[in-house]
Amino acid sequence: MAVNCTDYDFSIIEPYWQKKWLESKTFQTLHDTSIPKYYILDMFPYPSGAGLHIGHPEGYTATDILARFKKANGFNVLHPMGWDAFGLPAEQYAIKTGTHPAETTSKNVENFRRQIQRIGFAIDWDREINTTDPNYFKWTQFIFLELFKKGLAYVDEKPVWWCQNLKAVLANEEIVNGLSEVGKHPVERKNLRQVVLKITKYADRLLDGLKDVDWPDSTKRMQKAWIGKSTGAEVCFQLDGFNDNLTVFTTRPDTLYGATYMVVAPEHPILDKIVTSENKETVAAYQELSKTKSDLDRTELAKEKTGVFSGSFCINPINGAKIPVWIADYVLVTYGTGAIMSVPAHDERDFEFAKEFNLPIIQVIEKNNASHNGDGKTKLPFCSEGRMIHSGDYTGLSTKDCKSKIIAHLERKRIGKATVNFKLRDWIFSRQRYWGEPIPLVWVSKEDYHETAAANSDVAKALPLEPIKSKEGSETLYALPILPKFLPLKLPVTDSYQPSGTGESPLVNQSDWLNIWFHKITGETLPRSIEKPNSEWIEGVRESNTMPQWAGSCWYYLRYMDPHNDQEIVSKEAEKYWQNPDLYIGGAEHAVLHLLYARFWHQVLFDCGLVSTKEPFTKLFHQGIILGEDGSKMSKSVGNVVSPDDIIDESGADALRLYEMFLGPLEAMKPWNTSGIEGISRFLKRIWREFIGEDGKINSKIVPERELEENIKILHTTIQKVTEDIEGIRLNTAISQMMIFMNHIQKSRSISTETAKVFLQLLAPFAPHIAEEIWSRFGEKQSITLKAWPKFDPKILLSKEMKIMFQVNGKLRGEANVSIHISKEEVIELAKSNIGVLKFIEDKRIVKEIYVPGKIVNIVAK
RNA sequence: GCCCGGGUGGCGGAAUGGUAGACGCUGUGGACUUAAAAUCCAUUGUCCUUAGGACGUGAGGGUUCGAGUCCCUCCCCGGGCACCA
Repeated sequence: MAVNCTDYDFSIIEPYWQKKWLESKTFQTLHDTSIPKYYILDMFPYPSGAGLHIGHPEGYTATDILARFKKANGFNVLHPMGWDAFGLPAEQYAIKTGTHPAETTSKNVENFRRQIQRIGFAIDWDREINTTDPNYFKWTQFIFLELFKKGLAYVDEKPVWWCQNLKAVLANEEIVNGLSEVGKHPVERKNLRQVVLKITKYADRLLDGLKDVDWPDSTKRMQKAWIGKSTGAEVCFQLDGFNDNLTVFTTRPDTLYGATYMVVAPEHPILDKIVTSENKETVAAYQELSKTKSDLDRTELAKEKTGVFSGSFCINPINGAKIPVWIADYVLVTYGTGAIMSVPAHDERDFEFAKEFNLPIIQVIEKNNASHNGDGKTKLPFCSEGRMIHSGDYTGLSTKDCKSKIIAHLERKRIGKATVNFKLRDWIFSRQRYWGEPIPLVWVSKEDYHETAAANSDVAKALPLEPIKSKEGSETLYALPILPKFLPLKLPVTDSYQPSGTGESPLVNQSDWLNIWFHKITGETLPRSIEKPNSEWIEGVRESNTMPQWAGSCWYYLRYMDPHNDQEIVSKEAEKYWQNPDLYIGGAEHAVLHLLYARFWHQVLFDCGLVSTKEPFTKLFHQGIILGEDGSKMSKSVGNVVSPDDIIDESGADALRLYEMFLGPLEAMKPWNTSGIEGISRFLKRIWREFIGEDGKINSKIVPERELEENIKILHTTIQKVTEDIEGIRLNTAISQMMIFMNHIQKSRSISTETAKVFLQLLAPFAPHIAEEIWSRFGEKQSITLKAWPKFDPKILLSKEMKIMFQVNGKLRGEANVSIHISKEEVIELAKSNIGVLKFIEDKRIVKEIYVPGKIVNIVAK
């Protein structure tokens, strides 16, 4: 049944069909695994209080078009939606107003769902997920326990942003221009206790896996750079007068003869030992200085090299040279060994430093084609490949050969070895926040831990090989897991979300929740406020940190496959059938973190046997940002934000969908233009008028007769173009083609019912409401989305004639319609007799005649 | 600084090395109307007075019968990285 308006009244048509689809579960994903599957996923949104932004429906519309298209092509489509709902804003709002974040979150989710449903997406809402739902985060916690068991979690002091005035740890986004966003207070890097995940253990696999995924090159490159693998060697330098070595990492062991001094990071532990007494003061002052340097200082003042001398020396293992050990903050303690051998002749930074402090520079490489006649001198620093000089036995070798020979030599002498280093750091997984998944760990004493671990129990089986320890003041505590069967571990209900003031989570103040009795065999827990039942219960303190927002989004694509399963994260059957998303669309801003973390978890889950695929996202596409009408980024403060609700009120959801796709290529960054939507509205109204008469019934122009030949041809061209453009995600040009079709059909005196209905099918993924409405007025009882996608007939697309352009010297001078069977000689003769062409070849000698079949004739004349 | 992506009418954009500017917006003229809206028709890169022609895809070179498209140099815009040895 259709609605009964005679005009194109989207305000009646659209809600009607949205309700109908929802009620008849039109877009319910089937459980039939005999049908080929298509899983298409959007990066799920954070349901902010501001509501949907015009950028959200861009990606969602694109996936919706693909989803509807695939459904029409016989696939069992999974196109879900959910909420990444833990996170800072709800917590900040709670601190200000006392409203529980869960309340804020559910209100925002309601609003987001309402707004998304107004756009008419083909989403199976029975599969909606929410990361803050205990039935969801139970499994987030479960996965954490798998990481724990595999020894991939540990506790360590890690630098985080700390604000002394707010007495709180801040996230990057809470810091604006080096000051806290709230109150504009100074912030500093401070080492605080953190739960960390060993993503670095997967560095090589995360790198290798990129070979197998169909992702934008730029994103692969970014991940590659982030992982930052570099191969080189570790070399031991004997410290002169000490029994210790200073080990450095270098990618250029070939330049060993050119090492003229050493540099260690200010935080390097060896300094306590090797700084000579007369240098102690200066070194200490320098260490203090670099501590207070924020990242901002480090980058902005970057090029100015600073450093101090330690007073000690190293022996270069290759030539016995005695070289000084310096301290400088251009060497990072977190990378490699925190120390380098400095080769100023062949490294830009070392060169600058050597210039600054007048240290010797020894050239050991020259350009391959360097002339020995004086003027072909190699300009220093010279950082590329070449031929070795001043390098003892290695002189004359290529840098490449020299590299492997020196490494072999060092390995033989046991003073060095080939190694690999990564830029990737372990992942700080804890947040000192309330509104996140509690980390399901309990901290107990060493004695209790060992007793627990020694038993033959479920708890003991869930432990890692090496205990996870945490230093708490003078005491070292050991981590026990909350067993999966006791999950979810929910947040305690409270009305205080204020930071603890100590840099710990607000949860440290929830003593009832925090302090527990832990049963060392069964893993059960009881609040410590009750009396200890018996000796099998041990004293425990819950981990008070919560998980970062990334946690919930690391595996949500798996949950959609089987969202109500309370036994497993996803059933084996569902996982085997759905595998992973066939297409994943989301912003390029997640190119590194989300996509890297999710890949890491997926690889761990693969190792656990919980998923069968090696990579979570085989095909990835980034939609571009939609800018404000002024060409700048949409923001509240600029006041150029466009709300989808307003557009739908004025022009309808179909117009919004079409216009967002018509704006330009999906991947491009493009400005919004409110007047541009007029063209789309006209297009929709024109469709309505062509298809629906003034009485609201199918237009009398549409007749159940054989189609006119010229209409058949444009129809098949359109089927082909739209089909291929959807497959290639070129949705803007697909819409152009549909407009061309309508412009043509409008001039035709009649249209066959068949043509009209096929066009509606092509339109349906883009503008589903109007298509469904007109479809039903044709008397169709079933949804248009259930109708098989039309096929084009290549035979119809073949013409008897073709248009050939005539050029003289590459310039267009004429054209002609010719038979497709015309010979080269005939067409060239035709060209030469063309009036336009004739004028330009008359007094000239023809040098060359080119015919590109079906396209062009070019006469070259002098 | 390094690594990417991009630069086409007044605007958004379209063009497997072969008709540059599809499609849409805007503007202009016209039809319908008492009038307006809506709709429809024509026109809309620049220059030359027109027929017709010249020029034209950030700038300059090059390859080619032919370049928006390929190569080199440079300029501008956007994104990423930021002393990673």
